[in-house]
Amino acid sequence: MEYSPNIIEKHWQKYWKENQIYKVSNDSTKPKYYVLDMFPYPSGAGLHVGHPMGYIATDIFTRFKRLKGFNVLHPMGYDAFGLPAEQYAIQTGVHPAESTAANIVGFRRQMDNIGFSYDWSREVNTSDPAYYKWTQWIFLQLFDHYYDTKLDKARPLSDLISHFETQGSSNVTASNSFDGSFTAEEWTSFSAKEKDEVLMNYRLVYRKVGYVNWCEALGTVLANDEVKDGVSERGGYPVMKKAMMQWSLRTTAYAERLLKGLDDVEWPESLKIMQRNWIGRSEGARVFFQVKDHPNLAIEIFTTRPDTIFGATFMVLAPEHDWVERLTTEACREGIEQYKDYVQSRSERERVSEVKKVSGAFTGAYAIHPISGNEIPVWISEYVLKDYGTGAIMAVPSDDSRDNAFAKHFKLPIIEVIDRSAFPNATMEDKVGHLMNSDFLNGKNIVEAIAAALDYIEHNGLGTRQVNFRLRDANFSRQRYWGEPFPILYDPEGVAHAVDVEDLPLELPKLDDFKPSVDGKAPLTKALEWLHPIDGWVREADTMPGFAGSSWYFLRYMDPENPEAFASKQALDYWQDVDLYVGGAEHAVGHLLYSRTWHKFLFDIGKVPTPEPFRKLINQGMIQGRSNFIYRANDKFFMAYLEKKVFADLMGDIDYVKETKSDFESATNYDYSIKGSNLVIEVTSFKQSDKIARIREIAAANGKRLLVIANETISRNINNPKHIEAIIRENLHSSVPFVISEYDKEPGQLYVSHNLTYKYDESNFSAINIDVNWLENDVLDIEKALASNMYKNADFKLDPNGKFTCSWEIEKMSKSKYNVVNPDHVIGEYGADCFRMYEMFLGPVEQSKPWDMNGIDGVAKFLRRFWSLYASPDSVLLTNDAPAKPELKILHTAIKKVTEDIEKFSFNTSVSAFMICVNELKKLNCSKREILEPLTILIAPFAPHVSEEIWQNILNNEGTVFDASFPSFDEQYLKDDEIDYPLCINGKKRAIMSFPAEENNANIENAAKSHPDMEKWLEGKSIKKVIIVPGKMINVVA
RNA sequence: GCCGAAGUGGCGGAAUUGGUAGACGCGCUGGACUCAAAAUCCAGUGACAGCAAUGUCGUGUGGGUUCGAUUCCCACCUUCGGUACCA
Repeated sequence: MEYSPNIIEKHWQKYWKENQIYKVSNDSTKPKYYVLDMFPYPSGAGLHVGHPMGYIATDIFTRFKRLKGFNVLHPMGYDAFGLPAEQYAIQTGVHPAESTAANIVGFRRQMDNIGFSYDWSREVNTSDPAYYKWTQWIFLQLFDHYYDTKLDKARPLSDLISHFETQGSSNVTASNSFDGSFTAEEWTSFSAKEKDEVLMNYRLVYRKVGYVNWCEALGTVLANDEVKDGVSERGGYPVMKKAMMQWSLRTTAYAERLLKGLDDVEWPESLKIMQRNWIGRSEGARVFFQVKDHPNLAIEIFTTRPDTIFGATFMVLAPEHDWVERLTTEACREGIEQYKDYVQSRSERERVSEVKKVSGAFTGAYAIHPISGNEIPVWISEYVLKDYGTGAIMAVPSDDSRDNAFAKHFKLPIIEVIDRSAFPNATMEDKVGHLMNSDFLNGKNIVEAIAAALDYIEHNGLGTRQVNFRLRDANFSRQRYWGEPFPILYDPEGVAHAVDVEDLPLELPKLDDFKPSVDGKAPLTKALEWLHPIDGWVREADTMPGFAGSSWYFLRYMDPENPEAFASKQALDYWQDVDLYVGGAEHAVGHLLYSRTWHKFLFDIGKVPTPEPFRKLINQGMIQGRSNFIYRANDKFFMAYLEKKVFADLMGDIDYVKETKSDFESATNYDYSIKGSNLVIEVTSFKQSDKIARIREIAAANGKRLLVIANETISRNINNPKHIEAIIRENLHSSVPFVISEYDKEPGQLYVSHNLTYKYDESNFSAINIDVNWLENDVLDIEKALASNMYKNADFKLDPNGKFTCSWEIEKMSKSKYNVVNPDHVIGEYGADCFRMYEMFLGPVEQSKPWDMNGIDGVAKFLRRFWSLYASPDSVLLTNDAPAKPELKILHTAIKKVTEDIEKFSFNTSVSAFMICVNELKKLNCSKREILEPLTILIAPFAPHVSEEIWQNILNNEGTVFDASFPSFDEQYLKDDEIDYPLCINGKKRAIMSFPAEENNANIENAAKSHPDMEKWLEGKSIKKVIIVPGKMINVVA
């Protein structure tokens, strides 16, 4: 029996499908286990070999858990709303739903090819109205709730309204953005519009002014991704910040719980740190600074260093701060306006990261220092952001590096307030030293001073203690078509009303033109009938962001078809939460924070049973591309070649002069003249006819005969420099005034291999990405290249061994770099089992690594060897003989290693363990059923197809191998009688000594000391002590 | 800039809690089988010196702790991810 992966893999994929082997029930007596992959955006490019790495790992884990007796949920679906489909629609007119559906078909086909154990009956698609109905439903719940900071949970907005009706705004404990107060009577007398405006400051989704990247020239709002260096990526047009009314998600309400919840989940510490830093909890004080000549204005700042308040010599507001307008004096207005124009052109990233660039403008206003009473100037600068803290800071140039740079640049005073003389290496931001120049704080250390300053500030009514978060409320509006429509209607007053839950889903209207409308308004404003369902009323025309649908999809998998709820209580109670979540670290603070927020909200309103969605999480690395390069010869190369290969190697008998040319002359003078002859030579492309004509005139004027050697001639004769020699010799002493060498009418470029670039100056070549699918072991298959459009006329200069070798580099896997490898191709050649195992064999799942086909033959060879234990080409080899002790040891070593490796997600080492196991069994020619049957189950999670084939057709078992149970190892087979100890002298290994496993330390020490070579190793020193680590090593210290 | 991760032979990587650095695989070299090729099998393969035994060096760089450091500590360099509208 031959091992034919392509036949058996298709066969068993069909069998699994027909017998619904991977269908998962919500009703089982087995313990549950939920394994989840971060779901993909179905891009038009399809899956490349990087995508399935995590999926293969979870598939292995899923099958392993199943073999261990769990009811395992392992679903897959599509994050199907997104910008690429919309851009494609704008370019081609193809509706995003259409292109997305087509892309999903492609993804699905590619995934099926790999043999995953997904329960496809649970597939979800965020752009399906039956799905986004529930995204909209959750949005409406958020809209109808506020966050009670005392109970620390979300509560219905109606509770808050009752409170307003009885007590007004006093005693409200809620996350809010409300600025002001009102009584119960005032509340009752408010108009609907006024009430709506107040409530917006409390809802968990609410409207506020946000800033977008506005590109006037393109007439559209751009994603940060589409902006490069302050201009649009497409077209390079200027991009400005533009204020727009936007929906926001009040993530800050959950900041504290998002932080605390991290203690309860099993995530990589680095990821928790990233989330903690992103949330950025800091304790400090809000302090009010009165403004001179503005009795009703007090600038609110937040500081984590109230101890340095005496060092505050100026204030800085964000240029967008509401009060900049009012504070600016006439004399300063022009400067402020100019500066604001400049800031509008700057991205937030640039503003924060370009720390060396100092800029700002003076408003003309002065604030009163709340303690010293000094007047300090109020400036604006881009390094203060509107959404961070209060959008205003007290600047302490002695203890903050950006304030310091600002003060130095604008020659503002600096008062040292921390004496760091006891800590000579301390930097400005280190919290060490004692206070000085600070009135009542003098002499205190920083911790004492912070406490004292806080007390003072509170007692004197200058401000209050406050906990602040770096985390900001998430912008929830997109001026796009391809996203969930908001189920919101505005009445003629502009009051936002929720669409009735019975009317969900609110479907996207059909559109033909997906471009944004005037002023960057969302494309949906063009769907007039949809937009105005009732006279005078208007729908929200923005759509939700990508993270809306992806913030709760893992819940839908539990009960994907339910029309009554996003998932039934029964399903939620059974599956609870995700036990293992695998995905890229690029989602560390985006998706993972948003889904935790949504989940906590759903927990608060009693819809999910757990406060955290993802119990354990593993970050997978990215698969990088491995690009190959060929080198295109440029004009300089042909001259270099002529000098080296023809003049130097073959024509030592003649003298030539290389005409020196300035750049200006290069087009008007020939390259070489030959001494003792009136011949001059020009090397150039025959296509440069103007240039040749000019040089011909010059040569004639100088009384010279001109020989033009076409680049194309050299290119075609690159391995035959004698041909070029012959051309020159033929013309040396003739009388023909002008000769041009023969050339092909349809010449191509000359490309040289990497090896050749060593022999010439690198400026003779440009490196070009070449399709990696045309190479094997970095050797280019010339036939494949010549068969392509791009290289059909190309000349390739081969190495002396007849090969064309390319250089390589690790880059991002992308179409433009021609380094994308499609899993289908790999599977076509090697089979899915081999592909799966090779992806795992490449390295640890958590690490990023380059895709490189060079090692896959080893895995293919392994699978053939594995198969050859069971069957030869003409017969089954299996025997029922009793296994010998060494065979059992080999098997149980593998079981132990593989089990431990799977549990810690170390699949590359388990593949190695399989290789070792098979190599050793092969050496013993072991074909015993008692060894090979457990081995089949052991390898089944990794190579499901070949295992199923062996299980059913060679081992002749009934039913799928995935209903078997995973073998367990027996320690008794693993024990060694003898242990080899390395003998080290001062930590350096010198010899190996063998001892019985149970040997005592004294005997080992004596044996070591009396080693015949000991004297030589000691080099005259005496033994100080001997360290023996039982079972590990012996170290003699001299 | 800030936050996080990674750096070990020609290449991907291994090394359990601080204990034999380079498992396993690719590639390369030599050999067997074959008319030949493919496939398969055997041996070798970190660098340097040496016929060899063996010795010296060696885990991004520089320091430190330790009997012993790829592993722990300090400083730095390079690459990758994120940086709030790519997903």
